[in-house]
Amino acid sequence: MSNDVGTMDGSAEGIPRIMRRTLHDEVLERLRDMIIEGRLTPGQRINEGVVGAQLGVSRTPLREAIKTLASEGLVEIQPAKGAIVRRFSAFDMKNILEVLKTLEELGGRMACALAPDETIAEIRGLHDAMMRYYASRNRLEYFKLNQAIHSAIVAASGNEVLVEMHGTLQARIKRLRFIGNEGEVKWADAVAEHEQMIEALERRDADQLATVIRIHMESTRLRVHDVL
Amino acid sequence: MSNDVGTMDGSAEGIPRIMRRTLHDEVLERLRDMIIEGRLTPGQRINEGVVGAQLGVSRTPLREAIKTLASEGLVEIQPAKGAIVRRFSAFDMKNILEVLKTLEELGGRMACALAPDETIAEIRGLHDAMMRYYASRNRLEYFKLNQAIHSAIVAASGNEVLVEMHGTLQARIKRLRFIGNEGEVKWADAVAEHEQMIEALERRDADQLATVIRIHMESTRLRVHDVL
DNA sequence: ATCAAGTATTCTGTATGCAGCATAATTACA
DNA sequence: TGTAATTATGCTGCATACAGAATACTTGAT
Repeated sequence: MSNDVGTMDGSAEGIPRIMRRTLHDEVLERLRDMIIEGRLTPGQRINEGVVGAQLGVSRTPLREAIKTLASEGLVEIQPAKGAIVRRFSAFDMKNILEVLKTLEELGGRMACALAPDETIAEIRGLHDAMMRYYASRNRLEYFKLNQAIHSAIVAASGNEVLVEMHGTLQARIKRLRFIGNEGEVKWADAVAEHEQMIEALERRDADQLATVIRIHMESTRLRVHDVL
Repeated sequence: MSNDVGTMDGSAEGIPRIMRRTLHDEVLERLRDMIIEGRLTPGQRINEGVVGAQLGVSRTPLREAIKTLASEGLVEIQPAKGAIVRRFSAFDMKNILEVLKTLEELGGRMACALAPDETIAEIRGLHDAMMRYYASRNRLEYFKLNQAIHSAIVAASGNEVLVEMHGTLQARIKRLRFIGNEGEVKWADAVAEHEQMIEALERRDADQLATVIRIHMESTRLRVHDVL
């Protein structure tokens, strides 16, 4: 009565059933990637004909995906003119990071309070893997794990809504964050902060973790600031 | 360079230019209202043909609007089956209010710190108007102003991103909140809490405001809980 | 009478077509 | 030669058409 999804479908424990994927879902992911990878640059117009042809899809599912992207704040729709990839100002960045900071702080505190040891161990695993990529200066893989760790901490809170909100905001600044981490010194700083985060989490020291996250987000803002 | 919107358009100070409205925008609002007003109940399937006919619109803009609603979390899309109005469990409510609490707390603190006196006065105006509706037991208008006050406080933070996130979450529980406020006692409690909020805001007592908001959100959770 | 299989119908997902707006191109004129 | 007006092109917004899936219905057998 509460939710009939998942009651009578044949999916056993943990085994995800074959997800029927629609075109607009597929397109949505591709577009997100294109924006994050910089193949669609801020301010650039998304020509439905062109992009549709590139992806081998008609305009209909493409338009639906664009609507979703607009709702996520990654693109801006100007009626009768088209959709353009959203450009974020320094002010926007500040606002986003302010909220992101608050959300991660909440996530971190909750994770300290009620995440199972196993989950924390997994996050430590991600961190160690990330450090190996740092040692070999593999920026792309480092970056991916970096994002994954932040997401994992928030996910460890057990609050799906928090995860969702955090995810959309993180997506907005993903690209800038990637660019912003260039430079050896900045990178080293970020790594040091991450080290502290993991340690606080393992000690389940919520206040300490929150503090480190605050610092980390603030320095992220500075790292990203000159990239605009 | 930051944002070219608003630089060369012919809109004078404060005078909003004629907004071209697209059908899917219009439909989007209407659907939101239908959900909040309970004309579309949780679990109910949205038949594109039927609803499209009701609104006098073809399926295309309707589908686009539904995609946006799904992104906002008000609707769930099951491929090849259709969209259903999302049903929130008590656990969902808890999660939503947890995040909402955090966001409003942040908004409140920022508002105390940097909202102009004038803005705070306007919020006081909303509050007083709300109290008049309470005195005359006009539940609908009371409710609208209640929501408006929460939004206004967050808006007074000056953080657009915060406003946006708050808005989407608020939309999810709008209906439940409306139903939950039935009963004289609960209502009186909510009013008392609001009174304290306004006073704290006027004193720019950020800590106090945050505390009251925490309490208010917690009692909101209780008020809403039995409605499921 | 109950259940299974097969058929029919309804609805979603996607493609295409058309009208209207926005912008680019072209021409006329100073 | 520069600018204004006009035409032309391109693209978006919306509607419709079609194919495939899901559900409802019917029929037959046990």
